[in-house]
Amino acid sequence: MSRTRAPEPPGDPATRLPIAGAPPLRIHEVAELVGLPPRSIRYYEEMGLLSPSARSRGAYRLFDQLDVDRLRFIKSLRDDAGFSISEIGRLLEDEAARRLAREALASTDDPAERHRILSGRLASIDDQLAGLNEKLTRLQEMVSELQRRRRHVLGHLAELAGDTASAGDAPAPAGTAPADGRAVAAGRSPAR
Amino acid sequence: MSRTRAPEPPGDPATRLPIAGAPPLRIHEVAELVGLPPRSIRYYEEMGLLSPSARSRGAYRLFDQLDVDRLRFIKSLRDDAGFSISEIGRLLEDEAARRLAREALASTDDPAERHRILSGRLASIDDQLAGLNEKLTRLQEMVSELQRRRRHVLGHLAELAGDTASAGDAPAPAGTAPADGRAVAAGRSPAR
DNA sequence: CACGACCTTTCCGTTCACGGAAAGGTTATA
DNA sequence: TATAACCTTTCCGTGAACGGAAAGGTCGTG
Repeated sequence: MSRTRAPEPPGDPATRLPIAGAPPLRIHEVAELVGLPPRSIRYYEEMGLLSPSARSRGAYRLFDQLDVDRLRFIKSLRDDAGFSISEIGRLLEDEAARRLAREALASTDDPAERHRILSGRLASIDDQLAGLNEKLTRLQEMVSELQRRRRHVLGHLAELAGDTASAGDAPAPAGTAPADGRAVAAGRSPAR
Repeated sequence: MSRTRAPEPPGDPATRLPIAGAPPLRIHEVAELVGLPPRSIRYYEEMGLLSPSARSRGAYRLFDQLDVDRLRFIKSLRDDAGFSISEIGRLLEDEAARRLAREALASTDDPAERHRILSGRLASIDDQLAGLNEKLTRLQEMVSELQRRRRHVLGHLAELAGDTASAGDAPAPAGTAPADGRAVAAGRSPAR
């Protein structure tokens, strides 16, 4: 086949894990690492979700661990929370504002100023919380409902299984069911 | 200006609330009711998310309470859970399958058949749960993180407020936190 | 019955979030 | 140095989820 670029210097089993030194990754490598197509990563950069990363002499994008983390975060927000790219952009902007506030806070002793900064932060956090909590509540309702149905179905199945008296089909409990609904059941579903 | 169609028969204050009789609504009315543009409603119908509703003699779409509920559900899935229209379509199809299964179940006594039906239901429910739980977990993590930050900021603010004496940096245990994280905080911050 | 407000379908346009090809440059390895 | 495998930007295409105009039909009210 084809090994992805440098197959590690043979004879140097010590320098392997991306430790503090942080060997910069190229776009295909991060792509595979976080599970995003390179195209999307470029697109996110274009949309301002990623800092211009670093560039090699030959203009190759180079990614470090923080970029990877950021990309994982972005992917999670997109896939799991269902945020649009622009929404994610706003969240990340706020994240940046947070850092700025942190610095600003560290650089002043004026109580009024400090209060202004902190109040801004609080308002922003409350904004985000309000939005997220709505989503969260809806999802929780849906999950609860589904769990209710699941228990219902399981109840019927159990009833069926324990019903070996009449027609002798002994259907065997398709179960190995993990118990109640907490672990929520997973498995199934081929892919995504 | 212009009242929306029939301004209610004046002299009939009894027949107002949409009771059991269910006066059918036109598309603009449901649209306003559920907060969706008429265009989207037509689109959802086109995509098969809505049963062809009912039609007036003049081919006007007529919606009843169930349609309204269904549309609210769709909107919630789209806005709150971030599902795509096709995903919502699948969820609703499953909802339909559920009804069918319910009927099928009621119409047979064959244990094998009943087991088959119930197993199918269980698998489908587990599928949906798996997807939802991923989203849910992510959202919960995000909310927790935000709540943590909120407490942090509140701690700083309290510290600032109680600091009317010296210019010292007295760290203060930031412990004025509103207990755990359950109440989540919602309405805007006081100072702004 | 005429009017205005609403409705219908059809079709073309738009934004988002990429996919993919083209034309060319860069990098590590043989 | 030559080659394969990556990379770059640019641009055009695409499916989803509608927006909006056009051309015409249908309500309820005056």
